[in-house]
Amino acid sequence: MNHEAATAPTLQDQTLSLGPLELRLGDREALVSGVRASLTVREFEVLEALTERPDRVITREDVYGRVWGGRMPYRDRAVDVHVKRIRQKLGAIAPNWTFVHTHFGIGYRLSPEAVDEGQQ
Amino acid sequence: MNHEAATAPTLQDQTLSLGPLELRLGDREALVSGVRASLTVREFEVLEALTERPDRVITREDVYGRVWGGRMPYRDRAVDVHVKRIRQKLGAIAPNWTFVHTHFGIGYRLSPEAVDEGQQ
DNA sequence: AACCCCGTTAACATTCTTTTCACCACTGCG
DNA sequence: CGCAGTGGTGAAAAGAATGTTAACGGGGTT
Repeated sequence: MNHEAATAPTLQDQTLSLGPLELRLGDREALVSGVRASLTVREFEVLEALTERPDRVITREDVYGRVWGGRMPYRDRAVDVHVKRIRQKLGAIAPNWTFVHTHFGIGYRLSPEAVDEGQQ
Repeated sequence: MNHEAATAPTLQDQTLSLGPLELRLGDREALVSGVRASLTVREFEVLEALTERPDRVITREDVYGRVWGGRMPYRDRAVDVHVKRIRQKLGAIAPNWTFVHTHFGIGYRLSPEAVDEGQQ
């Protein structure tokens, strides 16, 4: 006998998958290839913001607005620094994948791409 | 995470299509046959300016005014240089298409044209 | 208090973009 | 044909944006 009906997926349990990347929105956990990436809260939020439109460019201002709220102060580097750490942590788990792409002068784009191994 | 602006109706997603060319105005991204052309911001803006009246000639002065604002300095080559790189990038993706046409002494005209393969 | 974690900030390094210049090819005309 | 103006192109110089590291400081914990 099973009681599956009792465990209907609530929004909190929602997970989002993009290639080897998996975001558990409810408990703010990110997994890469099933491995915990141990992102901090801010890091997770930035990554989640990029998730709004996967494979599309999201401006720095947009990320800032979604995570911190309000306008991004002139020359603020908070977004960059967090992106750097996100890349670092995800990259440590999946070295031949690239997740966050820079769009110079605009912002970032999240789309997991396998790196060609021929160049290692 | 701040969700105040989360689901704002981003009509920035507006895209413009001309033959195999697709401009995502909001993201400032240009695609050719679905492939990202990775134009820089200026390059995109110049291309966008030519888009104002597709298939019609647009003067250099006009392009300059729309992208840089103000009058074009005497003998300024900025527009030309950017057109050159636009052609280069678009051409790399779709070798048998021509997008930007020169009108001597006047300016440029944007209209994607397939090149007859028989002449190669 | 001492410690640790995290977010922020500042400073410097690096990479990418834009501008500028020089040289040459091409056009149109006398 | 030769001249003058215009556009194509490559590359250096100048300028901006992003990458990266480390220090600082607030909170919470021991």
